[in-house]
Amino acid sequence: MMKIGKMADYALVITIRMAKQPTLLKNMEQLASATQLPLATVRKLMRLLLNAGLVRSVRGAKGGYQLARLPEMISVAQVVRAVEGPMAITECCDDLGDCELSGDCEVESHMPTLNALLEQVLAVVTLSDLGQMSAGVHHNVETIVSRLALNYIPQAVARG
Amino acid sequence: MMKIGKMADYALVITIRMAKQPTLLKNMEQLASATQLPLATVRKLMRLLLNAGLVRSVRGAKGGYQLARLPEMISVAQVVRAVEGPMAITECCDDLGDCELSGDCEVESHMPTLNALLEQVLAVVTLSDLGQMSAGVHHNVETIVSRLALNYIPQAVARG
DNA sequence: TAAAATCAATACTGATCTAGTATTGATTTG
DNA sequence: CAAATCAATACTAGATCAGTATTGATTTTA
Repeated sequence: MMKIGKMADYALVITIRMAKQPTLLKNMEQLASATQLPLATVRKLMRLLLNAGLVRSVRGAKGGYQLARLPEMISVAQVVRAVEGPMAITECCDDLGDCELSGDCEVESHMPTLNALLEQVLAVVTLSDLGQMSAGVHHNVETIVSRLALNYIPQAVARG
Repeated sequence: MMKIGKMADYALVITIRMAKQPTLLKNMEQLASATQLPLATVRKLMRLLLNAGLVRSVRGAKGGYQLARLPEMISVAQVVRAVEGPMAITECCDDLGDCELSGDCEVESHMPTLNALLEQVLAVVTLSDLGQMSAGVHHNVETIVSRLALNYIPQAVARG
């Protein structure tokens, strides 16, 4: 349940790869072979990442791509949003909001809240987090939860 | 980004509706008209919810459906899982795991962690939460975050 | 016991979405 | 000017998904 599209997944693979050597300029072929993704797919994704301002490009011979910020300053939410647009777990969270039930629907007001919650979670996980997570899953989740807590229940964490 | 399928959305609409009168037995036609959903769709969903043990059914005339537990004891994660199967934000989180990159992939070990995190979030939000959320989004998110914190950083919350 | 009401299960279809591809154009370097 | 590289658009085939139709099983009630 609740999938992220393959393209967004690939975008994470690419950006995490770039995060390993943030200063290096890599062209599309290098990125494609490093990630085992089709060149055409990489092309499409780099444009989206560029438009979102997450990577910088240098044109011409010897050109290539680079992360626009440090990996710690790029969230999973930003990468996924760059590829898939604004987060909307259901139609009624979408700006277009062409759900016929509108007005009559009883969850109308609730889903956006759930949406905001999930978005917050993805917003506090960065590329460098993803690059490091591996061993104790529980420990990692704990780290992220404390960040959320810092944002939402400061008094509790300040004492902890 | 990150959508929940319409069917899962509908399942939430239905169960939240049922949660309003947990003791009442409702037949499919009543559920369909109450939620404005097509009868055939409701049929399909009720079977899934039944198989998952989230609702109880009474056959024959005067039969119908009822939540199997109190709304506070049914999480959003359970409802969505009943309709869409195990949560897997990307293919590599799936049990089938037929991602060709396996072994070579650098995010392989990270995505399941992210997956687990999001699953935890949906697991602490219940039907009665959704039924009440509405006004201050920030306040609601705060409530959920404290529950997460309770599970993962007990010492911080115990003092808060 | 027969008929009506209701849930149970399966199979089918049409539309939408999405991944993936091909092609052509623009910019920079040397 | 030629080679390398990024930029942008348009197209296609396949998969997924919502939605529908149909037939069968079970219980009540008159």
